[in-house]
Amino acid sequence: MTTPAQGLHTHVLDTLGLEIAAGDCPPGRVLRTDELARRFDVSRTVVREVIRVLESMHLVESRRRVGVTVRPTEEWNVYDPQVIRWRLAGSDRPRQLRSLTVLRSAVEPVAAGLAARNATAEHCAALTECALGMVATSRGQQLEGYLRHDIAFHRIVLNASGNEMFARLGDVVAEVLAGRTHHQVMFEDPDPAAVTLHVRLAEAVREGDAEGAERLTKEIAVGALHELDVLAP
Amino acid sequence: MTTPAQGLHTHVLDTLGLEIAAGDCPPGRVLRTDELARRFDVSRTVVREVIRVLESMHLVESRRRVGVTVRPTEEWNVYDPQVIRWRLAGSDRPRQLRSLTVLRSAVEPVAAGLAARNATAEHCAALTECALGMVATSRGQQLEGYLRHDIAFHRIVLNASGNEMFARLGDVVAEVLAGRTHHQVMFEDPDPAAVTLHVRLAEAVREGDAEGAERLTKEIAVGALHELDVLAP
DNA sequence: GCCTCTTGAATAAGTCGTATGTAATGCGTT
DNA sequence: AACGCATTACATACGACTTATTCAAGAGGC
Repeated sequence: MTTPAQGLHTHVLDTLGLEIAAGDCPPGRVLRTDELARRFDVSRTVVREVIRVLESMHLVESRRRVGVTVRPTEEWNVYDPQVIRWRLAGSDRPRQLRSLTVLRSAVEPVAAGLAARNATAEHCAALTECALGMVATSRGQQLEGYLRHDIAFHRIVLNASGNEMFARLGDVVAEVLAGRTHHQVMFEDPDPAAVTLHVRLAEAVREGDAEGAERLTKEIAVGALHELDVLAP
Repeated sequence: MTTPAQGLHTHVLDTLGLEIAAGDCPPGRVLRTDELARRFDVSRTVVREVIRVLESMHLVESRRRVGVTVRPTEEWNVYDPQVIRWRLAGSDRPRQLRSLTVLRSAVEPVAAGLAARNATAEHCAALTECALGMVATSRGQQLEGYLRHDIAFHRIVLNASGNEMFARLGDVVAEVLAGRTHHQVMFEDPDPAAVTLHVRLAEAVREGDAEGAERLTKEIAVGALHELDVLAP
C-alpha cells in the first residue's frame, strides 16, 4: 500500500473506509482496536480516532467487550461525500452510479426551476460561459475539458437555486460526472443532444423561464439514465 | 446542560455540535483543545476524538499552531442526520425546515413514482395500515400518534422506491416532520386534505399507478410548503 | 433432572496523564 | 525584504487504570 500518508490518521481512515465500502469487511465482521493498531503500526490513539469518525458515518458500531462491528449497508450515511468517494472506488460502482443518477434526476430539475427564478447576473454569465465551454470541447476527444465545464455548469445551477440542500449536492454531482466519464469507454465524444440541452438550459435560466429550465433538465437527466442503461450492466 | 451523559464523548460532541450549529461559535472562531478539555473537565484524548468527528462533518478544521477553526456554513455536511438534528434544534429552524421541505418536494414525488412500480405486497400492506392510522388519529388532538404514522408512511414510500439514496432520506424526512409538528402551535388537527391525499397515495402505489403517485405526492409537498409559508416568518 | 436467576471472572473498549514529535506563525536579525 | 530561530498548539505515542458487557459456572427453585 505505501501511501504517502499526509497524516497517519488520514491514511488509516482512508484504507479502512475503502475496505468497508468495497465489502472486504462484510457487515457483522468485528474489528479489534489493538489488532488494527498492530496492522497499521500506529498507536491505539490514532485507531480510536479513526473508529470514532467511521462511527459518525454509521459505517461501524463500537461496543464494549465486543469490538468494532461493521454495520449493514442500509445504515451508512451515504450522503457523506467521503463515503460516496469510497463506494465509487469499489466494485459496485455501476449500481452506485445508477442510484446517484436517479437522485440527480429528481433533484436537478427542481433546482433548475428555482435557479431560473433566483439566479443573479453573475450566475447567468458563468452559466453561459460554461455552456460555451462545453460546446467548444464537445468534439475531438477533449473529454477532460468537457467534464470540467459540465461539472461547473451543474454546480452553478445547484448554487443558483438558492436552496442550501441543493447547493450541497454539487460535490455529489461532480463525483457522478467524473465517475461516469472515467469509468466508461472514453472513445466517443459526448452526446450532441446533451450539449444542445445545456445551452438551451442556460438560456432558459437567463430568461427566468422556470418551467422550461425544469423541462430541459429533466431531458438531460433522462438522457443520462438512458446512457447508463446502454453502457452499464 | 446537566446531560446524563451516556458517554463522555457523546456528551462533549453533542454540546459542541449544538453550539456550532446554533451559531454560538461563528465561522472563523478558533477553539483550543486544552481549553475545551478544561471546560468539559475531560482529557484531551476525548476532545481530540470529538474534534476528529466534527472535522469529518466539515463543521471545523484543525490546523497546527492555529487551533480548531469553525468552518463557514456552506461547507458543512448538511445531509448528516446528526447535523440536521443540531441545526433543527437551533435558532434558524424555520429556514432549515423550509430548505428541507423543498428538498422533499423534489425527491418524494419521484420516489413515490418508483414505489408504485417496485413496491412489494408487504410495502403496500404497511402503507395502507399507516394511512388508516393517520385517518384514525387525524382528529382529537392526537398529534403525536398522527406524527408517528406520518413518519412511517413516508419512510415506507422512500424504502419501497428501491433506490438507496431515497431510502436514506427517511431519517431526514422524519426529522422534518417531527420538527414541524413540535415547533408550530399544536392546537389544530392536521389538514384533512393532507390525510385524504395520503390515503389516495397508498391506493395509487398499491395499484401501480406511478403517475398518480407522483402527482399526489407533489400535492402533499405543495401543501406542506404552503403550510410553512403561512406559519413561518 | 431441568430450567432460571444470580454472581463473578474475563475481555475489550473507554478514559486519562504525560512525553515527544512536528509544522506553522510571528518576531527579530541581517 | 528575506532569512532563520523561537514559540505555540496540534499530532502521535505509550501505558496504566476504569468501566461496561458478555459468557459461563453455580446456586436455587420447580
